[in-house]
Amino acid sequence: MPELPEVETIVRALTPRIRGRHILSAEILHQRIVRYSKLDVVAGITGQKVENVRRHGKFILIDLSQGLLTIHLGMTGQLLFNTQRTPWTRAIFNLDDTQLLYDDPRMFGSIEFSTAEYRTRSLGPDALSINEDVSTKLRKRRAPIKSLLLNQRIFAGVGNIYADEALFRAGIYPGRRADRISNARTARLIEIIQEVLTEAVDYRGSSVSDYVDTEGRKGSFQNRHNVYSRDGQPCTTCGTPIRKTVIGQRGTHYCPNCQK
DNA sequence: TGGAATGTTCGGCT
DNA sequence: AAGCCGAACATTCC
Repeated sequence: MPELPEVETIVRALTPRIRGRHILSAEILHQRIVRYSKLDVVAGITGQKVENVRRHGKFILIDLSQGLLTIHLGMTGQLLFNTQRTPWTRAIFNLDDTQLLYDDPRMFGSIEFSTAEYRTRSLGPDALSINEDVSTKLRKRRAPIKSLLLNQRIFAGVGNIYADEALFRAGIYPGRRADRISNARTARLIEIIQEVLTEAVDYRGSSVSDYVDTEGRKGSFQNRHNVYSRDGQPCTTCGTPIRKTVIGQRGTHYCPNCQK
């Protein structure tokens, strides 16, 4: 569910409500959610003060007075303030005056405590701060361009929705080998990716199935999608029906006329 | 009922 | 050795 724009929206909502507050207590309701944490999460964060909230790609980084809480929402993770516990609540954080719940039915998400930043070390630069270097890197690869946009080691933050939307705007067929796209077009794609992500942040992300922010509010960028989840519907540019196929094991939406 | 779902990681092959 | 691909993870929803 959450890609860069959705995670950014959550971080912006989270920051003013938890920065400067203390984590009085915490509870992990399902051990799977802390499977990557080398240190005990509850022991690590209890009593700590929240110094800052950041984001790298799709990871939420919460700096504590001592250590770091790293949260990834996976496919179905949600952080919610002051809501009722559900059967899918996996963690509870009690702060000075608020309660934050982590809900995640599918449990692809994760919560980790560490003394230093290590989880995001293998990620490439955040998608909102990329440049020509990334373009150069992409042009050496033979994989389909879409697969590379989803590869968080090259740059981090783009998921299935924004990969499809960016490739549509760039007029590039998602299955095209990266090394067969011209230098100019690859450079333009990098710019377009950042434009799409920035616009999506402005619209508070895309709520395709069940994405909501920390207050339960939906985003509205889904109303501006050109291709994602629009298979069979006319292309906004040429009217040709949008097609859906599978590329790199992921559902992929594109206009067969506009994207070559 | 089977298939697909907005993500990441791991193992195997080239 | 690096890159590419498919499988696996767990659950809900259509």
